[in-house]
Amino acid sequence: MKKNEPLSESYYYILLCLSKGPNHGYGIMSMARQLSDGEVKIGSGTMYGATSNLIKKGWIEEIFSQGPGEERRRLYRLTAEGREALLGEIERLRKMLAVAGEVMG
Amino acid sequence: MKKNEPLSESYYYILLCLSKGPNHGYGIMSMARQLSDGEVKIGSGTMYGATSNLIKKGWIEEIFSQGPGEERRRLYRLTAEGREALLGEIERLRKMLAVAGEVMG
DNA sequence: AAAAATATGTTGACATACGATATATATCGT
DNA sequence: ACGATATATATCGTATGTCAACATATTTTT
Repeated sequence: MKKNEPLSESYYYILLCLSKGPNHGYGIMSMARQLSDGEVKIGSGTMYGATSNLIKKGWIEEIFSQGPGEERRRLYRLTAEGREALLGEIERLRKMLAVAGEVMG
Repeated sequence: MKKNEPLSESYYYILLCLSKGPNHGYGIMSMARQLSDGEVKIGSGTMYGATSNLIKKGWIEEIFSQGPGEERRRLYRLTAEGREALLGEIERLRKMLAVAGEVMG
């Protein structure tokens, strides 16, 4: 088991959105908002900082082969490591809730 | 419903520890470590920054009436607002897991 | 008597998450 | 044709959380 460094809410939703399939920055922002019923609004500053960060980590990667008319968009795909990290984070959240269950009623 | 600003892992565990009853800084550090099976280690720098921060927010408060021999320890208690914040955070975590359930299998 | 555990605190450095701001194109309704 | 809105990407500054390291003092254990 590796130590699961906590993910921020934004990062969590970004990875989660990409787990469905490749997507681009703006698409992820919209999807995260939709998935969370409008509660999670990822700003562009967060988004584009996060992508470069997640690429550095090897959790997502850019896809370059795109059809015509798609040049404006930069597509990202979740890597295997990224999926692992996401699963680890889900596990961490489960644990946090489990502990809350123990401590509180 | 208020907007639940995400809590950091450390803050979450601090509030959770205090939900059992008043405790002091060092006690919270030990308890968090124990509750998380040694995974969450809150350093003193984090701890004492967090307490002053949480007091400012009104989520915890210091208790001064202590028995003899307890002068060395500074006891903190969860306030009603703090409990609400903790419950809100738990709700937020639940939602994050629920969304993951929807999106992934 | 020495060592380890208990207990609180400060400081400095670092990473980074986020909001605000900027830019540019595309689409849609009127 | 025009304005508004949606699409899409990107930078910059700020605030903050966190850790490591240092500092101090008491209590308990060996």
